[in-house]
Amino acid sequence: MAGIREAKKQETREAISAAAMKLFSEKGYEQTSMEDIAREAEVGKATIYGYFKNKQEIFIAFCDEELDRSLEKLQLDKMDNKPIIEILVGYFALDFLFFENNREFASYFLREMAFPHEMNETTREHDQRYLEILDSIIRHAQDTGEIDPQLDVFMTSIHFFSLYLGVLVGWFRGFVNSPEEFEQKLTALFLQALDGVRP
Amino acid sequence: MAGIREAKKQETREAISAAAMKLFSEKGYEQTSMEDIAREAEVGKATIYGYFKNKQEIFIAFCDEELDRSLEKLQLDKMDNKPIIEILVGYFALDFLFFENNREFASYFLREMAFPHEMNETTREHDQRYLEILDSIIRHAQDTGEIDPQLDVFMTSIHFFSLYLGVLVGWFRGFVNSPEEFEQKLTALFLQALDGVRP
DNA sequence: TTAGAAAACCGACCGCGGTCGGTTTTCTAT
DNA sequence: ATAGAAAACCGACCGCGGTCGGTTTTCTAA
Repeated sequence: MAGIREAKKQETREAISAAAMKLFSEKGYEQTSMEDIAREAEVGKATIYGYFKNKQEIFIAFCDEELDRSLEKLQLDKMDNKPIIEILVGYFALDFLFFENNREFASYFLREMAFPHEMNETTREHDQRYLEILDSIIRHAQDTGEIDPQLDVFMTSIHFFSLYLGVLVGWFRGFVNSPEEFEQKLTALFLQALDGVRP
Repeated sequence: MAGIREAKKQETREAISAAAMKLFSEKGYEQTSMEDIAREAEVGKATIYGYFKNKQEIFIAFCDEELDRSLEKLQLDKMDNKPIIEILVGYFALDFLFFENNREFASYFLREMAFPHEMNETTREHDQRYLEILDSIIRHAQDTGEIDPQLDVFMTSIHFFSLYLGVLVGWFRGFVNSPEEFEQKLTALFLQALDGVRP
């Protein structure tokens, strides 16, 4: 049982993926046609659809990988005894880095992730991954006494995540123009969230 | 100077708009083709592009109108001496109502508004309108002493707006399933924002 | 009233994403 | 070794959004 089939399958998938990324990076998402990808991958156009549901999914898969790679850097030094605000900002800054480096892609990716036409497994996994990490950060801060232990962890996660989302929206608007400004704005909002906005 | 031209122009625009809305409502956005719209409006397909830049814009125009109509209800009784949280929730609830009633449309609209591929005039106007109202609400709350007058008004507006956005995202996820739940979740987050999340 | 400019209009066409039906390659069981 | 089932593969094709070039309608000014 050599598994020629499995091997070729993997190879083809890899070829398609690689071709897509090469072309997306070179010419942008819109300017790359499925036929372009097929040609570059030396594969029939219809073959691609045996591996990916549609054009967008090829691209989402790429973003996912990149983000995973980005976020691997975190994890370990997370539970430092840094103040929560630094942990949170560091976390989101890492996420943001990818968007900053791939401006054109960011809007496609965020659109699909924030307002999916339908909830599929990929999106749900994404949610899960985000929320787990936020969850653990919030719990940790509750342990160290930085955040009220009475508060619902989920709602608090959502709170900080929403602020991140808001800054991203601002970034698209041009209200935020550099990683520094991003961190600064995010920090300001997080401080508001921590201390409240009452007098 | 009868202005036959102007009159016909207006008429045609109206016909296209009406046809589009009728069909969008009946068959959904994706299922309505430009040719369908042209036929319904008794107009050549290419004519549509003299009035709207593309399919999406026809639809955005419709959403804008609807939202305007929705928000007109507000304005007047805004400066009541209700607590700020009620004013804010009331404001966003009105906005949300449209999305709730037009679930399929909401994702298209929000995608374009939150993460536009390019900033055009329409989007900027939209931003403006939102921010002006929020701005005035926040200022009012600063006057009544509900919100710290030291705080930057813009950043505080963004804060509340972000939380609204977060709940909308949750709605798409199925974490929020009714107007009641929407108001409840939004209120919870706003309370966190007002009081802070520290112990 | 009329020439000709400008605006509005339109059907034929293009390129793209995605599918269909059929062919080739690999696996499996005898 | 081989039949035939299953999986992988593919070019031709479809429907759609959007554009092009040319035609018709309206306006303007002499």
